[in-house]
Amino acid sequence: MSARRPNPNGSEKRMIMSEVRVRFAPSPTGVLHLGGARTALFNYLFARHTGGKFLLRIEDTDRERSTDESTQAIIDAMNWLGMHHDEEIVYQSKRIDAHREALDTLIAQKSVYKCYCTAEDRNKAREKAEAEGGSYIHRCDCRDMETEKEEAFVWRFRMPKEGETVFDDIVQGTITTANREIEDLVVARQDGSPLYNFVVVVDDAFQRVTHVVRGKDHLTNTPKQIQIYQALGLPVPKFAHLPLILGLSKRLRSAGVESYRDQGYLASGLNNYISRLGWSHGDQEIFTFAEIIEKFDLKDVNRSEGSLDMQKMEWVNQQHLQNCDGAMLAELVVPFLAKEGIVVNAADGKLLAAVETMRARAKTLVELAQNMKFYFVADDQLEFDEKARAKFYTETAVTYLQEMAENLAEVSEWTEEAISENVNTYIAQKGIKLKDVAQPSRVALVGRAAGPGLWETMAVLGKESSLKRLTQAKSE
RNA sequence: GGCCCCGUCGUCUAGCGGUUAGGACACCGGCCUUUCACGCCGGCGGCACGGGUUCGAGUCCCGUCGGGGUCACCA
Repeated sequence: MSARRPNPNGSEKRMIMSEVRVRFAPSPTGVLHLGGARTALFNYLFARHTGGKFLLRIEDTDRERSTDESTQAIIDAMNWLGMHHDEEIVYQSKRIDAHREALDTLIAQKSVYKCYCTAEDRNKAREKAEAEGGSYIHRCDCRDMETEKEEAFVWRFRMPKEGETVFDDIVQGTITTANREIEDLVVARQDGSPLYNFVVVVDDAFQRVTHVVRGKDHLTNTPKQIQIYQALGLPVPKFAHLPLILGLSKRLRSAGVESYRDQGYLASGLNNYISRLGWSHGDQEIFTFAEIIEKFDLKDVNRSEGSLDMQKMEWVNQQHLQNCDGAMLAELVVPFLAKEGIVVNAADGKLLAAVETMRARAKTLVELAQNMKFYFVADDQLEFDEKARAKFYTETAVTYLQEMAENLAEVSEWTEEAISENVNTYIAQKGIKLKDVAQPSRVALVGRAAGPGLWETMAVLGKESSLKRLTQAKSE
């Protein structure tokens, strides 16, 4: 068995001739985690890049584990990330008639047979096979039985016993499987309720999916599905199996996309980061969503699996924070400010200005909101970093701050230039350095020893607040 | 265990027979500077191992080791 890259010419020609149709097919049994989001994203990118359609199918046939809340959570997460699907959502649970019909076709042409083996039979056979050091593949006499029995049964698919099943995976290369390695899988239960490898074929064909883009954990299902396509006389789509994301800690694994949203990640940052896990475009690291769509191609997807690096994810997000439009960023940070107890209007001029002074200092919207809080709290409610206050509120420093405030009160036009000029005049007269007043001022204005430049801080804060905060500084 | 896939700095990756093996995050220095960031400059650090093929191998072949996936009347 070998895996070589297929000659790309053949597949690209076909793509031009027929519209690309891809689908994301989650089962609604939980949140959309990063792995699922990436699978959805690669499908979406491929569809948009090629001008094709991005379909959504909810695989909710496992009624015990599927919930409507989960379906909604997945759709919400995708919307937030900007992955909007085309056409109507297909709910697998509503297609039982079509599944039944396909099963009837298989029964009629004897592509399936009734298997009466019980769970005990199979376990016994498996144990025996394992004891002999071999692998277990279900084989039994039911396949060739002439007469029917009045016993419980399942429908098994009649796999070819010889030959091999071959397909050219767009990312994994040519995959060849000996047919003797593929078991006669159960296609439906006695009551006709179909099983995964069968419905997925029927539904993908129904949605006229041209490219099945999914996680590599489905790789071994593919030859089984190809056999079913052929038995049903359906066109076999192209396959692209994406490398999995490794090294997800339990916490990271279970975290849904919305938890990253709540942690202050930007949708564009998250998309950028997860797209670069397994895909690259030369040395470029930062992409807008439009750029990823423009540059993404399945043939540039790696075969090797990668793992999450939260520090790099933060850095990528920070880059997007820097590049984000100001008005947009202001709007995005409003809910995070609200969590800090600050209520502001997104169009507030002060908010816009404040965002500009702080954006380079935050990796997430949560950080941005926390760092910006000081601009909006009441002057006498400002929270202080006690260590910073103890360090910089010396007796002389506090005196300087009083004098600075008195001088600044004279400034009529409250701009960065005027503020700067006024303070510089003061320190020149006083024969001191900016250093002597800078940190004490910052602590008085911001509450911490870190923050934007003094002039911009005061300009954004406004004259009244600035003077109040400088004046209220007291040594201890 | 059978079958399949993968293996370039700690991490994400570029590389597609001839490169001083490039970039990014992180880390360590330095610069900038009113602090913290941003930014800029520099440093550390990698082709898993062993055989072949070839004038020449990170690139091709085989093996070993390591990692992952899959072996349901789940999806």
